[in-house]
Amino acid sequence: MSKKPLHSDPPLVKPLPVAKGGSVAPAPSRVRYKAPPQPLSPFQRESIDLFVGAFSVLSLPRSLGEIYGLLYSSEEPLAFDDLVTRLDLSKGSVSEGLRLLRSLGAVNQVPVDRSRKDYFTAEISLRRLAGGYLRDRIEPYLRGGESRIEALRKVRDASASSTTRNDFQEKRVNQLLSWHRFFSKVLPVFKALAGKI
Amino acid sequence: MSKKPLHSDPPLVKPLPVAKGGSVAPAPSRVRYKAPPQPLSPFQRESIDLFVGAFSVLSLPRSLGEIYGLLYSSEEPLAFDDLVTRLDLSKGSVSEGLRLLRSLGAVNQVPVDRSRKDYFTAEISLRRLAGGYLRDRIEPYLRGGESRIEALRKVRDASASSTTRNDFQEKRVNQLLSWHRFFSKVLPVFKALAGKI
DNA sequence: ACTCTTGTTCGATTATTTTTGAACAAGTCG
DNA sequence: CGACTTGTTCAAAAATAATCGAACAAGAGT
Repeated sequence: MSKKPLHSDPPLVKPLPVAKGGSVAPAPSRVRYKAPPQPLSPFQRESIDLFVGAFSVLSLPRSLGEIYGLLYSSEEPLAFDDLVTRLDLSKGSVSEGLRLLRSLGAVNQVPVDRSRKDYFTAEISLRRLAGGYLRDRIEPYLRGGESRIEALRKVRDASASSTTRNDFQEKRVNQLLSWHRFFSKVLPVFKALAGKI
Repeated sequence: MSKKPLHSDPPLVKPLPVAKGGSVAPAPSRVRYKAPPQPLSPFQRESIDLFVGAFSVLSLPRSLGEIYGLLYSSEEPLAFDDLVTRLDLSKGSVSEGLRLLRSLGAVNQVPVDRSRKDYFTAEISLRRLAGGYLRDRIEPYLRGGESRIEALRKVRDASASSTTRNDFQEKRVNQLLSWHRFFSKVLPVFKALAGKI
């Protein structure tokens, strides 16, 4: 790692951390998201709001909802830089956010002629959206589940003196297996249904 | 009462509640810090582990998974105090955790004769478990969804000069409504299926 | 080669969530 | 009534997650 300070001095005193939007914030009377320095249409604002809420139901961070919401409500693909400036997010956040959204299959990168920037659109196929979420967030745990349940079966208290307890534990293990089968069956069905939308 | 000896000299007069048939918990000669009292059987430990993981998939905190996991793997109802001592959680955490689990329908309070303590068991009906989670965490957002989408429709850019954009926005709103209908239909189906387990 | 543009990485900072602990309420029992 | 038991509340601490932002990397154009 070659150290090569280009247009920056050695560790300098941290400049006063200007609070984002500190200088200008003609905040509208009802602000439900951070004050945007760039104009967003009411439709976009409302969309962002909606998706921030939807994402938070899934415990996904606000910035993801903002990015997805803006893309969803924008007809044309947006450049990386558009997201940074219009959502007033840092480049780092947008970069990370897009990476996650792409891995979830919720955002697509599209080529735009005569530009070397990255452009993005929102995925709007429910099958892909739901499928991506399930694939990345739920199924990995489900796949590991079977072996975890087997591990549990192995540590049953098998002492001969407590047949009752052993029965109880056996029952629990079997119930877990039954639950596991249930989810393993239902998830594909859910995905198939989502494909019909 | 005095449950957490912070390397002082606590006269341990009172014997810990003996875990039923559990291995003897030999108090370390000198407890330094965060020494978990371990009256937990391997089966219980493994169960707790499993549910901590499952809960974390749903972004529910570890303490909830611990409480549920211990109850799930315990044949007899456990008293509030059992949870505190055996999981080495604070009373506050257990109190809050039980409140949430009960509101989710994942834990039941059961009366035990000749005791004025509260006793708890794990709910093991998948219908009630899943139903409670959906009812408390998902459905509230879904119910609010319709009006949010209507709000979005209201702020469509209706300027006559941009019919194209208006069409686009209209399409998005309709898609959201379609998604909303989908989830509104599928959730009950899911619950019904869970009832068959 | 140099410079500018564009986006990524990752340590530091900030925000949010979770857990603790001690005060407190509401009994219970002698 | 006290003294004790049992559990709740909530401010504060601790832990965790999200966000920022400066340095960096990869290319494109000159």
